[in-house]
Amino acid sequence: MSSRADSAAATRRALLDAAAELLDEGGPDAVTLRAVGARAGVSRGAPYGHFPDKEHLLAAVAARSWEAVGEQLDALITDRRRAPAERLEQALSGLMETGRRRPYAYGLMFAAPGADHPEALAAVSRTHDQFLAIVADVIGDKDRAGPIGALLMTSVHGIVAMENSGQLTAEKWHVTGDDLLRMLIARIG
Amino acid sequence: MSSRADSAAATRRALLDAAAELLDEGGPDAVTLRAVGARAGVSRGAPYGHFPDKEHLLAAVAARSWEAVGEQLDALITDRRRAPAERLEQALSGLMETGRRRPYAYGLMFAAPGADHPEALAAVSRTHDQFLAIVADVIGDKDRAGPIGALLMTSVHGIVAMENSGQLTAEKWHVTGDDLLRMLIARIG
DNA sequence: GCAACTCAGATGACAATGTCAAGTGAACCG
DNA sequence: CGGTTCACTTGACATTGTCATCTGAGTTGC
Repeated sequence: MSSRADSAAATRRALLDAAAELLDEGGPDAVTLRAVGARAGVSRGAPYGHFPDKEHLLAAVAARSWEAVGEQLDALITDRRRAPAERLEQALSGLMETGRRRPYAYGLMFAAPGADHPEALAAVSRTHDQFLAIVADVIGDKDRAGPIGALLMTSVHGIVAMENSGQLTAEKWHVTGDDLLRMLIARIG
Repeated sequence: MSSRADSAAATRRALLDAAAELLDEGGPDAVTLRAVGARAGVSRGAPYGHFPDKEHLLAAVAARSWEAVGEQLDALITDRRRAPAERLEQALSGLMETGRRRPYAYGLMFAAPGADHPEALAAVSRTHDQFLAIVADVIGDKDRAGPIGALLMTSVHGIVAMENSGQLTAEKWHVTGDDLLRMLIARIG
């Protein structure tokens, strides 16, 4: 049952869970190695048995968040009941919802993953590929999927980012993030 | 000459300059109150005579950066030689260039300025208004300036943000940030 | 022109944090 | 069962933000 390897794997998972929870609850400043260890039921130095440093722990959290988005996209891709255009719309609004529900984790996902975080880079790349597949399914032209997908992804990210930073207020711009997403799809999708 | 008030104002300016330089050169981690003080020629505790805490110092740097962008926009607005559409294009590409030249300061500008940073909030609001004026000058319809402006601003921000985080690569998306800006203007401007 | 005052800045100190070296005890292996 | 490995703990240290206290030069009133 409690083999040493299993226990270590459970600890690693608990550390990632604890870090993600602390991030969601209190923002980046709340993610302290001591707090992470405490919530995971281990000591402050335990993370160093699983990650080289704090940055790598956070990169793993970011990778996990990307993979969660990737699973959402997978569910959309394999759901053949929906029309391609509807899948694309759901993919975009799903990303927006993630950004709203977990703003700090979202910020971490779109932070720069250094070259020494191959795990995070791979997770980002995989999910981007899934998104590109959804885009390509909507527009027949394969060559245009990349640029169109990039325009959609960057624009939606900009909407979410400015929403989360409080710089996209209805008073100033007379529009909501959801309105912008609709405008975007109408003009580009 | 060296009255006490002038000296204090010079110190405050030197602190802001030092913080901005350190940010540009070494990223957020390099902006240490001790380093800021050293570069400004004062001691580590000197910033507390001008700012309540480090966060307010950074907010002041962000406000300054927004004001620099605002001056660019002002120059565009008062330059009556250019057509309105060209002014809008220059405004957007100017923002992109700022994001590329000073990625860390750009990130700070689009970070969340808490409600206890009225100086930064005002600077953001002023510059956004200037941008909206440029947009309104292009499209006659006054009611649509807000939404269209928001779509342009958020989208360009998303492009710059993903460029700076290394997630907008030509290999993956077969497009560059400049291409995306052109696509955006063609479809929305 | 001088004494009292004000205030920008310097300095000492402290708590929190990331990080590492050394230690420990239980799982593992022969 | 005895030695070994390894995940984890603990003690320690450098760095950093922050504050209380101190100091000296600029300022003010006479």
